[in-house]
Amino acid sequence: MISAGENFEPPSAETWHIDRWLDQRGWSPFDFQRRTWEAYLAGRSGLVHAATGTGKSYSVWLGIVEEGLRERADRPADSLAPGLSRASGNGRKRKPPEAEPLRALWITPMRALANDLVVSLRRPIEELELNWEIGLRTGDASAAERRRQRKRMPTALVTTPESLSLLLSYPDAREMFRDLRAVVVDEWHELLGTKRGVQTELGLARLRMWNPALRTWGLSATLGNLEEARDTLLGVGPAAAGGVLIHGTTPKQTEVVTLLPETMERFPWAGHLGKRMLKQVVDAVAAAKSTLVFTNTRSQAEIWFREILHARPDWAAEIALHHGSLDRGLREYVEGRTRGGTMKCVVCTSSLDLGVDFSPVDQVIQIGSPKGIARLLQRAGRSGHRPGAVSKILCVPTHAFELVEYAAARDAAAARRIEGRRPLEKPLDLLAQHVVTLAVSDPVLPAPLYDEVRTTHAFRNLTPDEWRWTLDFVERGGPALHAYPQYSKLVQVEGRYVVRSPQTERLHRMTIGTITSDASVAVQYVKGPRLGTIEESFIARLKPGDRFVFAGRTLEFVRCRDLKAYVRKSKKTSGTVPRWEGGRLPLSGELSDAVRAKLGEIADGRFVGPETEQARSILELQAEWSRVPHAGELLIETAHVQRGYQAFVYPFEGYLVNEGLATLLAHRLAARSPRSITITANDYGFELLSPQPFDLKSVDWQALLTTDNLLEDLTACVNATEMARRRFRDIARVAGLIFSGYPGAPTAARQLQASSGLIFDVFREYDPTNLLLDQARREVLEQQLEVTRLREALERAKANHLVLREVPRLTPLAFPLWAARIQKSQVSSEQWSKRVARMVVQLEHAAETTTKRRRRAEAGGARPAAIEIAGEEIAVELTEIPEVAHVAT
DNA sequence: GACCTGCTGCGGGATG
Repeated sequence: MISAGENFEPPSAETWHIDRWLDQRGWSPFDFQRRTWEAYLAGRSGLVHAATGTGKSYSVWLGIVEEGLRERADRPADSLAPGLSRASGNGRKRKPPEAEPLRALWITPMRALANDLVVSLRRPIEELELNWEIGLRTGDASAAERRRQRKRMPTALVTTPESLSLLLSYPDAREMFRDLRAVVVDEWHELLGTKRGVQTELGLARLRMWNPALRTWGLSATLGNLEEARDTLLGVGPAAAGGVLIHGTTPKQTEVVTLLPETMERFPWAGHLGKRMLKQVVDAVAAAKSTLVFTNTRSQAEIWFREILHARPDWAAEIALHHGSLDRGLREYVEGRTRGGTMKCVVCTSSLDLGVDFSPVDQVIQIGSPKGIARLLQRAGRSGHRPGAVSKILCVPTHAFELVEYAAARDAAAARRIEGRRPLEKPLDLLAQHVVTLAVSDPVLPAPLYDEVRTTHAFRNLTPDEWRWTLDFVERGGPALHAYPQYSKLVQVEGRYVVRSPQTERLHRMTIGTITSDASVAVQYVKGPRLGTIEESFIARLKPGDRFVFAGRTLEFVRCRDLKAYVRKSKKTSGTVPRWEGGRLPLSGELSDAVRAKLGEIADGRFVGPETEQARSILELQAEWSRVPHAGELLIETAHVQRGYQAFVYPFEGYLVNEGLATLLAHRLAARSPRSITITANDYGFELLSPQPFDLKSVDWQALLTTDNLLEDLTACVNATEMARRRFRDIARVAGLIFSGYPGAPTAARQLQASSGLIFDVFREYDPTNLLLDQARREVLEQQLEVTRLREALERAKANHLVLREVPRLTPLAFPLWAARIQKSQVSSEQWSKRVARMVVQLEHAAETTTKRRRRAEAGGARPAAIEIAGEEIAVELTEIPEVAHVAT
């Protein structure tokens, strides 16, 4: 419904051209579509929220078209293009009327969506014979298209946030957008909470300054904070007044079904691959006409693709793989065939969460943790992708506790507890970029621009000091870098900022945007096409002749040259699967809440639904050996093992917050008495491991979990680690401090890292008040440590009843943490030499015991797994529980 | 008994 207090006069009946057109086609629009175009015609801005596949785009578009129709109706039938006088037509052949000027701008987060939109927006235009042109402007646009657009813009332009910024950097930008009346931001929920979203906000602020009556419309999927989403999009200027929120009529029906393991006897307690479920998944794929199999990581997608193909070689021609590291050509081929309905099965990552319209898909499978409610619903929505149809998702657990997660996720989805996305505040790196972008187009007067950027939600609280700092930064690179001309982008001429040189201008256009990516190496056949990209660190470990699995094929590594890894096809089918160091998506706050609630139910003896019933044996084991935490309880398990003392804490707060809590506790413990603590975290909890006993009673834990001095302590943690330095690399790129190379010839990643590290150090030493350093720390706190959620977790811990259990062996909840300790990070206040000395002793001890163990293993024991310590592959025998892994050389 | 972890997205001149 339209939010309270929004009353406007509907337009008069006789001008409803669109209605008549729709009637002729027998298409009756949804109520929300009609309300949207009414609001549009009444001059409003707003946000439309509806399920995918219900025609959100049309809801605004029809309003825009209707407006065009009315204008045409108001004009004399033979109206001429502006500038063409009637008299000039005497005796001479009359020119056809010019197309309308640029009226509508359509911003989408993805090129693929942009391409689709152009096609779908054209339909009513052609049928109504409007003299409108629909254009496309993304990085894919040809040179000819760009030239044509510079001469004259189409009536509606579909573009991306980055391309909008680029358009704003051209000298004739103002002219281009002079007649703009509407901006539509598609999939706004995808942009919100990212720097791309802020880039969009800044672009909109500029467009509104030129056209104060500009209407802004956002289109969004379900989101926990729709009002905030609307307000962020509309900004805080006069344009924001009277913004409406329009909801789609019926919420999408979604069914969450779990594929239960046939037996729980040997079902894993930890892990994430879920290969044990292969047979059941293959059966499910066989039973449906077409299936999307979603995985959580790229390597997992590669593995599942290989396994399914192994199981069903007859599917070779109709099963495909899709993830972000595959070459675009391969991906587009897969997308095209999926859309055409000739694919039996596509194994993919989030790369297919969004984008191409896949109405032919009739089954969606999710392998592993759903991580969030919105994400689960989004993926489910790829099936039943029609208005009114039920979406169904088949969930495949990869370890026992995921059964609890699915049950919890279903509860939360039924209660419509959907995650929100918090808008970003004041990313100054992006502001610096934007100021240069505008100055490249036209000399900038500081005072009006300050007012302009403060109409955005992101910079509404920008202080005069911060603004001055930003200008100084783009003018001289700040106090530390003023001696180096490459950091000076703008110069002042008569109070206006202008770009320093044509070269600066060219380089700046190449750095527009906020997406930064890690160094990767292209994978390419010796003779043949590119397959995609792999991380340098993986390639560096390969020797010529080594086999690895990528893009669903087994490849043999030939050589590496110019950041390209050349490969040839291998006849063998086995090989290692690359790992990519991507982002870690933690369990969302909403799903965490739901999991805690579910465990509370179980602790009360209620096993509701098939999943918890299935997981009953392991949950009862947890209860017997330790405890299943009730609602309002925080469980802490302690143990004494050969290598030291362990404490397992289970806040169920998602990986990032759990890791933050672990870091904080380790820091506070180390402040009490110097010691070295190894921390390990997962989505459920964390482990602290120390060579000395913790000896903590309930009150001591309470004291450790206090919110007092939280920011000071966390900041100390951030400073003690590499976190801020790593974060700074991306900031430096966005702010234009680092040039990442000309197209086609990327600067080697290591150089990029070195120079951003160098700048980081220079700032710290000579310009410690540099606001970008501050931003790096803030981003670590807000995005990496999720400080808001972390504080809430501590507050909950304070209110909770702490349950301490001394456990004799690893419990089902502790086991995954123990297994994950491979990825460990250390916080230490102890002297480095002491730590090394102790490590040596431990290694010697471990090496000694392992020889014996290995012999036993060879006589029929478990196969050793491999881990990497300090760049060396070391075999680890994992048969002994509860003691930690023993290192073998 | 348990173990190969970690997403996505964009963009980058100018003539005859």
